[in-house]
Amino acid sequence: MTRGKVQLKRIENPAHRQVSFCKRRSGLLKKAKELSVLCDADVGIIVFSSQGKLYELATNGTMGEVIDRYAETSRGAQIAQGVQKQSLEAEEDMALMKQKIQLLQKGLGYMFGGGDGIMGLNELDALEKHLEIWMLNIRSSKMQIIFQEIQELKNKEGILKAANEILQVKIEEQNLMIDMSSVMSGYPYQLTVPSDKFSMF
Amino acid sequence: MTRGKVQLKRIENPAHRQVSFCKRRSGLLKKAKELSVLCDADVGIIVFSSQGKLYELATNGTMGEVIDRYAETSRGAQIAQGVQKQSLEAEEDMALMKQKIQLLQKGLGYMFGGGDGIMGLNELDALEKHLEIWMLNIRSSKMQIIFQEIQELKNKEGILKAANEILQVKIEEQNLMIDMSSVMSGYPYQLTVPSDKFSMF
DNA sequence: AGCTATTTATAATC
DNA sequence: TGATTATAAATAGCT
Repeated sequence: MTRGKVQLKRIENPAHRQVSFCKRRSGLLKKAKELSVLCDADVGIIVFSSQGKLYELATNGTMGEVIDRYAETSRGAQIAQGVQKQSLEAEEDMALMKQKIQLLQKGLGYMFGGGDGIMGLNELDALEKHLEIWMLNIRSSKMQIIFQEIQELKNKEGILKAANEILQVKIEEQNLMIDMSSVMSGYPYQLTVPSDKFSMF
Repeated sequence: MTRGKVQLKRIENPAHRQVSFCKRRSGLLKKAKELSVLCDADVGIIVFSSQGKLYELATNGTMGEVIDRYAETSRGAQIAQGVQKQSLEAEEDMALMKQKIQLLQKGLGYMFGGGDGIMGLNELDALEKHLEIWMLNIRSSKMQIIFQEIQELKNKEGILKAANEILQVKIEEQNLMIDMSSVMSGYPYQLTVPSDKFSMF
């Protein structure tokens, strides 16, 4: 645009690129504001730098409102792309995240296994905590199963203890009757708990 | 901007405004494309004319992708919001995991920031194993406790089942004796299992 | 829609 | 960083 026509290709020199990004970004946002005011339009701009930093502009209201309006207007039928996200995009996201996780795992392995240890203590600490949480999440299903098993066993134990109490009571009753030398046939109570109640394995 | 400075206020003449909107809109989108190409940025633009007509540009991928990324990067969970309320938990979990990943990535980036960051496959493989071992060590104690508890419960269950069997045998013996009308005092066997053997809780 | 006279935007340079 | 400047681009007012 000045001092030499500009080539429509990525600026290779990172410093130059950064400077241009700064200038052009502010120019773009300025133009957007002008468009909005002069022509009574509603503009939303989202910019991600090559480093992933976010810059945004919503000339009227918030970006959220712009996005909502966009979602309505654009694909009124395809309501809520967000809702679709649960099915399709969510899976893609999960796959991507898993890939990222794998990469991180490898990187961390490198870090802890023999890295040069450039990281500060605090950073390592934070990383370790997050990794721990992540691991917890990963094996939550296993833990759930284990705890379920424990609960089951506890329940079985309760049943057995109750059965034992009943049996002991019955025996005491019988002992008492035996001591009293009163012999009875056709004893009215069932003395044993049905064995099928204990077939747990 | 030309043939007279422009006033930064709404153009009242509707025809003029419409023309300016057209020109400036295309200019804005052009600038956005240039910014994207020259500076390796990712730009999304949404424009609503005063009549409500939608114009959009996504320099990389689709507008939906830009919006999703925006939602993730900014506190976007809030923004994707209006469109969807269900599966909020899952989304939050995803967001949290992504945050964690970002942190880990940041840490790794810091760590490898100076170097070339290229790890050989064999290297990565070996180091991944180190990480795995590390993780196993971290949670071994918890697992040990859990399995201990399970084993204990199983042992208790075995004891109780055995006690039950004994008790039932004794009762049958007693019933048999009762039926035979042979009354005996000073019964030779202890019929009940000491109750302290079952005080497990 | 084209066409210019200008204003703006901005790459290179300091 | 920030300011300057020489130029390329954008565009308001006309046709």
